[in-house]
Amino acid sequence: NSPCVDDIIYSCRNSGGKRLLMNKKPTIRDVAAKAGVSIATVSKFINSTQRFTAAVERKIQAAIDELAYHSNPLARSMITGKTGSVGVAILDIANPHFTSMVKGANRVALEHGYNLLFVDTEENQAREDELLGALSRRVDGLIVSSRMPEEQMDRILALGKPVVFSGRPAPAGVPSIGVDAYAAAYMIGELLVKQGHRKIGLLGSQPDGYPSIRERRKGYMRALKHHHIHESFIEDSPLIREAVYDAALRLLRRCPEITAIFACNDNVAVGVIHAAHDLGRDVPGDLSLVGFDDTDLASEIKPALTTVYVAKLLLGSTAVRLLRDRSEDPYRTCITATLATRLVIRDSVRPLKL
Amino acid sequence: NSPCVDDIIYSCRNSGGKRLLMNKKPTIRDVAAKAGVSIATVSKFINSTQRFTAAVERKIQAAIDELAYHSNPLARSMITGKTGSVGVAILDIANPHFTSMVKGANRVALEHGYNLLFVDTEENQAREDELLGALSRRVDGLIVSSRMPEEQMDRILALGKPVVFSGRPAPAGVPSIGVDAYAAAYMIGELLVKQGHRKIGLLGSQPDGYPSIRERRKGYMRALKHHHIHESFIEDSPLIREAVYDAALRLLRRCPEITAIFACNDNVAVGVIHAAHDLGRDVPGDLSLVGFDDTDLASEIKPALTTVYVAKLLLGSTAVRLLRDRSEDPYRTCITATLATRLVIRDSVRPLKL
DNA sequence: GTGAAAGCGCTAACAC
DNA sequence: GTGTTAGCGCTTTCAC
Repeated sequence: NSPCVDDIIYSCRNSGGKRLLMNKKPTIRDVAAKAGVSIATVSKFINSTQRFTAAVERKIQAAIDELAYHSNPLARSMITGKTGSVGVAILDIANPHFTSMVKGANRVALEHGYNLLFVDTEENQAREDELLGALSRRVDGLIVSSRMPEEQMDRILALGKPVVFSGRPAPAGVPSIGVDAYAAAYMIGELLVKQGHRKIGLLGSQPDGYPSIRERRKGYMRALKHHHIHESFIEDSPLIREAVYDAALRLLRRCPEITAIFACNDNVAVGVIHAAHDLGRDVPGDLSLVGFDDTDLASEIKPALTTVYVAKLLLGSTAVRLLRDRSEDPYRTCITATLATRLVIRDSVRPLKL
Repeated sequence: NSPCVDDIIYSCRNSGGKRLLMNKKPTIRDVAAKAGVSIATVSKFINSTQRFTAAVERKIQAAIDELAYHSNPLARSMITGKTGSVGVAILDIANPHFTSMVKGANRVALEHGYNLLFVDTEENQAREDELLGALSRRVDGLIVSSRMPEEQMDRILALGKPVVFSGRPAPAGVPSIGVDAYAAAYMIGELLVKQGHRKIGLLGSQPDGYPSIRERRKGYMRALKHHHIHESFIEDSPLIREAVYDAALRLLRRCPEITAIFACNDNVAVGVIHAAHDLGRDVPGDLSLVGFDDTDLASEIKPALTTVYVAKLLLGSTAVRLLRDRSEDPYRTCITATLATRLVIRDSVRPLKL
């Protein structure tokens, strides 16, 4: 998997390295000296905390331009305690769920004059600690998606920054955002039952995994129970491509009688499609299938997937708003935002023919 | 498109806000006082720049633990000039190309004890300037993907940090990484010609867009020219879903005689599949199709896409390596790393039947 | 209006 | 081994 060096062609080119002799960056002192004023004056001018006579302002501006001066945000932050950035910790930057969320967050961050800094924790607990530590001191607030157990969430709170948790219940007093996965999964269970399915498989439920996945399982089970269906066909699986395919194969072999499957996300559903195909079963002909997330794949693949749409942009933008509200008034009533979802009906579910 | 507020259920919960009364964070002085030593001693202990008698070390450690002291990286950075982070500016975090690259970068950054901070510039020039400015002062080096015109790249260099450019030629003396898109596109042109195609469409070429897209066009055109094919059927298009579909429709209507299309990336190719389908043309039956990038979609969609694989992880990891090399020795010969590519033959290309 | 002075939390010489 | 001292680049009272 790790590619060999031959894959890279290195071409060198010698480079009059002069442009590297970076003369030390100008400081506020240099500007003050050049403009013939005090550093305090320059400071106030830069931060527009005070106006000065036109002549003075002109001189300062000229000095700034001439020296191409940019104030050092580190020094400023050290004093003011504000950084103008918010940090976002995500579990996996390659997951479209998170990238969409980031898009939404970016947008309102921009509106509020914040910049977003991300770290990708890669679902690695140790790495997460370290990255969060590094990040937390460089930002005014944190938005974190984490799988860490509840007990350890205190460590994040101990960082001393306002935090919004994403995609999971937060400890009391801490704002969070999430999706109403329970309700969505309930809808799915109901949909399948209404279509006449009785023997329904659940794939990738991962009881010890993401809280959101657990909710999906719960909501789904609840729907079945409401309709007096007590037989369940469950196959757990890590949410990785190959694993999912294998699990689908296992489920389909073990319980050939099932007529429908609820895959706990779209990627899992794709694995089911492949496994079903390889087993000679037709989706949706003799196997109905529902996913979750409504990724790009869901609409492109054949058959187009019936799935659950989640307003991921909204997830991100709401997180930033919550954070800002919290920063402005730490004693504000704490909010948990739960996003509604929508069933997206496509081609992968068919009524069970008797 | 912008979702209405009803989509969110806000639930409040009052929260004994006590845990918010964050007592000021302890400083190195507090630790020194509590341990009964000087701050210099504490500093050296923390940074492991010097050993002390066991007794002293124990006292310091105890004080640190007791106060839950964490050193302030801002203050440290201000003095040392090092931050321990590298910044990555990407054009679009939702683009799998970039997220894969980030994965690769993250991995070697970890090895070298760096943390990665990302910003998503969203292809917005003004935003890019601002974000890069904010980021540059918080990191030791920058990896930037940018579409900014060559003249403006000096602004990035002026930030005074080591930079490696990604996905585009860099100014002399600045390292960069990229893909040999020219060669890959040449291979594609050749493949199509060898399969007997003579009237080939090129879609989404965007002459003023990404350098990489330009290279694809050039390499492709070159291959055709080598084979004495001078007729070209080109349709430009922004690389956005809807636009791509429309452009594909236009191309197919304007030049119904074409028997193959080189779509300048996989997403464009998906648009072509849809447009072709809606026009009653079968891929690959009477229209061959090639994409570029080998995204997930390429292997999942029907027909599976013949495309070009790019070692994106390698792109990221190489970028970090280049940056580290450069930081260690700014006068080192500058390197341009060009990644090789591979054709991935799937089902979307068929020899032209005469 | 403008500037002098006192730090923010920390590191790095250099003494002892 | 340990402490003293002088800042890093900037903001912020508080005088003038």
